Amino acid sequence: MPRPLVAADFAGDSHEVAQALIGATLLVDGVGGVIVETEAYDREDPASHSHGGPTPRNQAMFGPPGRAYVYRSYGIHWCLNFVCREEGHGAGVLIRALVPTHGLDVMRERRGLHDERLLCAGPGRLGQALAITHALNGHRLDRAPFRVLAAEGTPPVVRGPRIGISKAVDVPWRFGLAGSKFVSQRFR
DNA sequence: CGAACGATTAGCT
DNA sequence: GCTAATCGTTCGA
Repeated sequence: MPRPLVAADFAGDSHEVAQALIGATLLVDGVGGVIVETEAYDREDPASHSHGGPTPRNQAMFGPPGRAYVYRSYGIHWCLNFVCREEGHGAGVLIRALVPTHGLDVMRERRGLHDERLLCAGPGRLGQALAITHALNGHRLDRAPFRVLAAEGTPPVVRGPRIGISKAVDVPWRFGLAGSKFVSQRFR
């Protein structure tokens, strides 16, 4: 039986948590799948929303670990992060892709397409498939509607530079499940 | 108060 | 590969 993750599982550095989350299962209202791609962000990281200190938007990043930080991307997409490290620090892990395993029909309807590979391949697509919205910002990850289950075993993890940022472009803080075809982009 | 800019994606060339 | 879509956040004047 997979173990539900609790706040203590998110107390580490964001890059450690990001790596440990590969292979974990994420469900929102029973819909979701296996995490295959994450990115780590930190207060000391120019690419992070938390870099400049707390603001109205990023306040959840400075809250307790083990909660959600949801932000709107490009005025269009909702993206989901898991807050980590300790309260007040401003670290988080962006959930970038899943293998869809639960609620395929619901996700197909929300996304308006049939191709399983593109249901949750990218933070915006994942947000749409799981119906992530601002209403979940700051919400605990060990309570409904969230369910996060630890990876079983030690899945093979690959890493590389993060995607879509203009600062700290070379830091290898993007993590993926080796060989997965459900990531948003191939790892080099 | 104005303006630039995204932790993106879909659709077209 | 290139770009429009779309709007809240952030920062400078």
